[in-house]
Amino acid sequence: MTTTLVPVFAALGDETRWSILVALGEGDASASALAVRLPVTRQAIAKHLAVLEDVGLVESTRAGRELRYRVLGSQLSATARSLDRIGAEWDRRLAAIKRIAEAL
Amino acid sequence: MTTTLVPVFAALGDETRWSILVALGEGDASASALAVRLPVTRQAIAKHLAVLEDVGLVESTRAGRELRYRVLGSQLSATARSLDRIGAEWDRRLAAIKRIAEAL
DNA sequence: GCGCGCTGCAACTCTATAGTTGCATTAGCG
DNA sequence: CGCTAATGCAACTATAGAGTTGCAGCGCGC
Repeated sequence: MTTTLVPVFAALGDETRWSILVALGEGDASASALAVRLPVTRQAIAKHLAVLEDVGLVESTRAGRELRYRVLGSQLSATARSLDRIGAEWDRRLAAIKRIAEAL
Repeated sequence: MTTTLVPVFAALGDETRWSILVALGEGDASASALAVRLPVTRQAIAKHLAVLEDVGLVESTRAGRELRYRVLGSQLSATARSLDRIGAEWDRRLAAIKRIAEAL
């Protein structure tokens, strides 16, 4: 589960990929179905989905000739928890440094 | 405070920028000071710091001729909360869709 | 079986940006 | 005042990746 965070954020740092995630948040869909709703070609969407699947944000299921993708909200939440812990740790540590500095 | 999330993630999606954030998490520092610890030039670091400051992840304070940067853990935590809410919402909605489908 | 719709692969363009070098500027300090 | 150490600005290179077009392969339904 120690998914390195940076690639996940790199994946999340693209507007088109967010559009895809948001669309999947309203229901599972295939790359072709998404291409109807979004202003990019199916192939572009397929590449984005591959990236998202690589970092574990979506999951695919084969249904005959079509590949349906599902967004994994739990993974997003897990990433969020990691982020929160890191941010809190920074604040904690810097506050400690500040206290020490003021004690001089 | 409705900082658009995507640019923040784009900023977090770079290894060098994470190195900078982690270094700042151990104590405030200037671009020159960071350049000593990291394997890139000061100018590269300065650009990264500008990006991070743009999205609100760090803050700078002038102290004479030097610019000290401080990481803002609270902003990271705020971003984390947004992420968590979005992920939870997706899971909630998709579960509802699944229940409806099973009821047929 | 045949055509249609969906996916997969490959090559290509183009833009954004990470990183560099070089120089100008300015603020402390002896 | 001059030296040094810090930031700021500009031009440049190079690579990653977002997007495209074109075509091949394959499962479904008539």
